[in-house]
Amino acid sequence: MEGLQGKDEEKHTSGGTSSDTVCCPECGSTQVIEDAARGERICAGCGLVLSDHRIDTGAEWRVFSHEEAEARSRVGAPMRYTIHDKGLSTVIDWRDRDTSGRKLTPTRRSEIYRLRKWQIRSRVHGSIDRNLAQAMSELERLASQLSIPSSIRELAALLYRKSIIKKLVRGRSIEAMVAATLYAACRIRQKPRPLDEIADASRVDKKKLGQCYRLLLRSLRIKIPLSNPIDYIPRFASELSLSSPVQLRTIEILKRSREMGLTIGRDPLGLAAAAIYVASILLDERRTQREIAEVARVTEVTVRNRYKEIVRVLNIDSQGGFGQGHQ
DNA sequence: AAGACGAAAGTGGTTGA
DNA sequence: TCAACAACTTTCGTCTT
Repeated sequence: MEGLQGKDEEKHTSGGTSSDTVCCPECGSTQVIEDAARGERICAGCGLVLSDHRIDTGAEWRVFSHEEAEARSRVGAPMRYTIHDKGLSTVIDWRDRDTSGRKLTPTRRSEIYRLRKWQIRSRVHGSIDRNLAQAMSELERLASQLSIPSSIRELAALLYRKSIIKKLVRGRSIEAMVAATLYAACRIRQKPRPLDEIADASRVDKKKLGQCYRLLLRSLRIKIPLSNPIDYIPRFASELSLSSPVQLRTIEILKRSREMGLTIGRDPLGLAAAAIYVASILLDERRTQREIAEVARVTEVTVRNRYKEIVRVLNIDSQGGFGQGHQ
């Protein structure tokens, strides 16, 4: 059981990050040819086989429509990281009937009863599994409360598995670690949520959450770039029910702000909020500083400060245009 | 009266000795 | 490990719409 888990993690580590920048030990070339048919990777420089027996995870047939893709799916349920046993274990039904629906004989029945008991024990009693089972239900709760899509949940679950293997959870609360992985997953997928929002939804305080998050980045060696204010815009705009022109203008403002060096060292949330504020005024869909500050989870003061800087540096006048040119 | 503005003091995190 | 520091928050009084 333990062995299997380890292997799976490895396989998926390289999958998402595309960190395949191997160089050939013979000639140092970084050009690699993938020979999917043979399952080999070959150096383009000298022809050395770098690795073989790769598993082709793709389909071995082509499909031409969605229905066809559905129909040709491989057997079984998809493997999922949010289920603590990855959805792969066999479940013994609680009904005392066999596959054809007949009632079981008393001896057979007690046998099944025993099997069922041991199955449950073995599933939930390993310390890792028990932890995971608890963590996954917490993850599910947290994610659905924040309405985070399942693809991000899966990523969070994967991160959590890794952190268990690295023994990061020991001595820390499961909740805090789960929240941290979820926060990280959101940022990796460029759908960042404010730290406060996740802290509020879980019972973890912001400080602990931040600590766990940083630990996660350090020990799992993941690099997550600073969150981009633009990533917040669609969500904030919809919460403020602002039209899409306002969103576009906001993004434009943010891009220009970045060019002008306004963004360095600044809280992305504050920037996003201020840019929305400016755009909402320019396009006559005014929202108050308070409203915007609330959805962005910063204070009005911060919105004001960023707003003043944006207006000053980008030469925006009250007429609605950008003052092009002279700075 | 609500919103916007600005000053001043407080807070938590980062940096460099 | 500690102090300095920048960014942000809290609080509050004043001005504007």
